[in-house]
Amino acid sequence: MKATMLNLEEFLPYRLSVLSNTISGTLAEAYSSQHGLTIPEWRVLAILGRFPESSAREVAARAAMDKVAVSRAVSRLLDAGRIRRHFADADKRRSILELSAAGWKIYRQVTPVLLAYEADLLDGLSPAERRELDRLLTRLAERACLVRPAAPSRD
Amino acid sequence: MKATMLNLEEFLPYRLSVLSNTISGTLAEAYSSQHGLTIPEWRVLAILGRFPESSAREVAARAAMDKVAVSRAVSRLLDAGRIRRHFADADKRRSILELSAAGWKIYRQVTPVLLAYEADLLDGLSPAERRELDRLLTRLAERACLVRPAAPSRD
DNA sequence: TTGCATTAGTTTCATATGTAACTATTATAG
DNA sequence: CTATAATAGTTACATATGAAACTAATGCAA
Repeated sequence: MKATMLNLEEFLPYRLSVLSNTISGTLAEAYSSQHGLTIPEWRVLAILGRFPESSAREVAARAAMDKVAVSRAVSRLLDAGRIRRHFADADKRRSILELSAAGWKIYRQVTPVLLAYEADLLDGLSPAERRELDRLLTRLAERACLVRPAAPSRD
Repeated sequence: MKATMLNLEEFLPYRLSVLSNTISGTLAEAYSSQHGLTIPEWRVLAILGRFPESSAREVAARAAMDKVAVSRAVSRLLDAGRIRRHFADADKRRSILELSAAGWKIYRQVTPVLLAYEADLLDGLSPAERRELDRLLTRLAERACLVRPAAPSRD
């Protein structure tokens, strides 16, 4: 029996991975080389810019990050004075995080660069194509969360 | 002046990253938990299944992997007896890699699971939508390789 | 030849990451 | 009230990763 061939270059998960890594790598320059932020640090910062006063748990949920990654990013951002933290009176476990002045400054510098890059990427697509892309990605994301892989074949 | 807001949940690079990570994580179960392969190891194996006799450099190019990652994956696959290696007579630097019987067995077990998962993902799309997705990803990938980010604004 | 640049691949080192165990606090069953 | 479970967050450990230095082999100019 002939083995099923896998053409990586046509394989959707692989294409998505390469595309995503290329884009993320390019974007990382905007905050990594310019401000010395890691990707998790930038994500926490971005979430706090959009949703101030979030707890670490909320940041993790919104950024699709692991709570450990958030914890580490938060502690580095605190050390660097880019965010502030206090704890909720009603529940002393719950942290309340927000950007400091320095954090907001980075946020204001980085955000437009990222949005401009996204705009450049989408520049090659017509408005209809952009809507279609949005739709297709949404559909794939829904299915990706539902679909489980089959058990491996017992050869 | 109002700060530009970044909505992560609508931001294309972020959506691609989450989607790709979700899919890759799900797929990884097929080779990670079942066969103890890391993602780089699986990628090397997949490339060698498709393009036997590749050198490490060729694997790296085809899999969009770093040569260090390939080197490490190769040495683990060798240790586990999943690939074989010899060196070219004409150029003793150049490695020539191929799957062993054990490697082929894993390849034959894993590949159908991955393809079935991809088919499940695409199952929600009509043939026309699949073609459109293919087109859009190709266009984005082209642009992603060309577009460079702008210099950060000097606030 | 010989010397220098290039290439393929490996190793080292510092850092990043994931899993699981841990602490502290709050919620809840009895 | 306890005692137990659950939750927010941190820490420790083992492993993974990336950048740069390194080794070995080849190409190439003079």
